[in-house]
Amino acid sequence: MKNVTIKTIAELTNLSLTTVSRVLNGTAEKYRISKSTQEMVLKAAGNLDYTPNQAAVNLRLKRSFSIGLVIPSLANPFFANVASIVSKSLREKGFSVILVECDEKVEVEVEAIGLLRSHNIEGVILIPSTKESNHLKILLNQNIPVVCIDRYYEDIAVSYVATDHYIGAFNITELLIKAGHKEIACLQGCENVISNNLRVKGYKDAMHKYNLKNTQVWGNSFTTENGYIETKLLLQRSQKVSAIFALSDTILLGALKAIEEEALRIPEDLSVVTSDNSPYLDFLSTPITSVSQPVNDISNIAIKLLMDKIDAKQKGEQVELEKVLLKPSLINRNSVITLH
Amino acid sequence: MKNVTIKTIAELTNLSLTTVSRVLNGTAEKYRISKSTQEMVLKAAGNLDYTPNQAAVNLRLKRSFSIGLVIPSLANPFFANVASIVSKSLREKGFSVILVECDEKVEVEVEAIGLLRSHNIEGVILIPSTKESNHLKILLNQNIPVVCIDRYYEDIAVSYVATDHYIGAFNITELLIKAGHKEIACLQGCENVISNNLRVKGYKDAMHKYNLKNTQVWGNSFTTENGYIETKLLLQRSQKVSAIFALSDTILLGALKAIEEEALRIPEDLSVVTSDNSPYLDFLSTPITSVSQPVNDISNIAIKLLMDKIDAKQKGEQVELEKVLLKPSLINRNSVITLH
DNA sequence: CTGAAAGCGCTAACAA
DNA sequence: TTGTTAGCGCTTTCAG
Repeated sequence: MKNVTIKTIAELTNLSLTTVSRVLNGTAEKYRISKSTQEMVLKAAGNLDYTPNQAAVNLRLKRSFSIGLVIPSLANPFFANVASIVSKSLREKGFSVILVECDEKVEVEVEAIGLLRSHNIEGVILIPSTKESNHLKILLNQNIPVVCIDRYYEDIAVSYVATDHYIGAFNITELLIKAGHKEIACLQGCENVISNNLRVKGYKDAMHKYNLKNTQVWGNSFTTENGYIETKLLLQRSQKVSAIFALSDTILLGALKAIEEEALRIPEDLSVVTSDNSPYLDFLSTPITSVSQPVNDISNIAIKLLMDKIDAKQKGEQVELEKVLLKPSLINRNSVITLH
Repeated sequence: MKNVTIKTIAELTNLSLTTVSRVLNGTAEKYRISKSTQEMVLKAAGNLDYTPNQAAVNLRLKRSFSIGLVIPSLANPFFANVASIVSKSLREKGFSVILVECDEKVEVEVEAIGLLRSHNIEGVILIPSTKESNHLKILLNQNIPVVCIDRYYEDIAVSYVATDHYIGAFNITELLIKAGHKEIACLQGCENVISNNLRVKGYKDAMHKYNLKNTQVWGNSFTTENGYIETKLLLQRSQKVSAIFALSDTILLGALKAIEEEALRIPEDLSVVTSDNSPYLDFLSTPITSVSQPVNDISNIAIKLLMDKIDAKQKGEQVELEKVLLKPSLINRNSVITLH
């Protein structure tokens, strides 16, 4: 079965390529092509299951109607959620989505940007896997719109939409302190990542504000293993903590396992708070108090910014750099005990 | 800043398009192009941040090195997991991934297939959103490889890799029955979906095997709301059940909420089992016994089948229809009480 | 209202 | 060892 192109249809209908093309891409009215001709073409196209060859269109028009979606990993429910909202929205707007998962690896992200440039993508939605920003400069030079989500750069002119990680961490730490906690451990994820570092800073600043010198930050990865190991070690040290702040829900699950193994009760023996507000937090043996990010807003604003940039580029206009920080909220679930 | 093409580089280096092209796509050795020439080209390409235009390559070679990934929704952790494994593996094999989320809607899936054909994709990994299979026939006619995951068709020659949903449901229901349960409710998801229907059948067949006439299947969607509402209603009926089988973890979370609101204890007042074995099941107030699907195996086998098909197509060979069913396992977590 | 022809960027015969 | 040229499928002047 041969490939069906406008040529096939032109031959079949005894029309020129031009006319067929015009009917098939909706400019028939503009060129005042007769109804009968239009019907002929449309019928033939329908019978033959014709689809325009995007490669050819892309080459000719220098538009791909494709957007690159670059994320660390879909295994992380927060990112998967963002990806879900973003990809649906882009589809509705007529864009295809080319997905690349970087697995938190710089090299892969660099490669991904190259791949996407090869595909002539018209824009990129990026959740960075790295602090490194050099590979993005090429996109900026080529004037390809980029919007970062959740994680971002301060050293380079890339727009972003993110939660104010700092204030979320600050607030939840303050909540612990106000409940009387003084020995609070922070279980962090990957240190190369701005969202992590801002949260750590929020934690530390809150501690300092109340003159609590004993800040302790443990761990190095957004994984359940990391949460488990660090908590295990933490609970076996002579110096005890009264509260734990997990910087992600994956870390939290590991921590919970260790806490259970040590037969400690939450919150009676240990208070615990976390960061991603996954839906299941409500149903844990003790529901866990959490920072909550406005995923929907973040995703939708990012899409809007990207679309604006693409439109502006079409019109030859210039767009400003946009930096959007959204306030997280605190979901209180009583995994924190008041000491006094 | 103008577009960099092989022409730019040819002019800059005073070489022909052909030579530049050969160096840049790795056939330099084959044509015995001198080292010095190669270096010149590579250097120029590097300086100019050259990337090959995939649209042109695609058009010329009639190969896109792109695979369509069509799934109901990334918001479902099971699908997100599959998508994650699949997309990483495809990237490593040199394929780009075009992602379409169908939101369990037939129309979107039909559109998606058209879109992917437009992009000249070389294969499709599909988790169907519908029983309808007509739109896939076009792909089959065009000899485009398709592999279904998790859900599949019996009425059409499309290869698939899935868990044996029937046996998983049968076994976990039998486990309940052997523990003495006679009134077991099944909370189902979307009725258009084979995985759901096979699970329901597994449940019913197990009930019948033990002469339990009172099969009851409630609900109609893989959502937490559905789980909540149906459980709420279930618990308020005069006729009591002693066990609930949730056909997904989203449904489970809703059920747990309702159960908690009614102040029932698991498993003392009510036994509960579920289907997706999400990582957090271990940490719920009562850890919940679950069927577990071999996500990694499913995804990797599907990729292997797809790659085989693509290779075979390149070589002009024919490939057989493959139907792979993997056995699920049972993860026992003591959310089931033994009645006697 | 319809058509002819050029060209987007790349590769592969065919030549040299 | 390198170059010339045709053509992939489509859109868009320009020309009727």
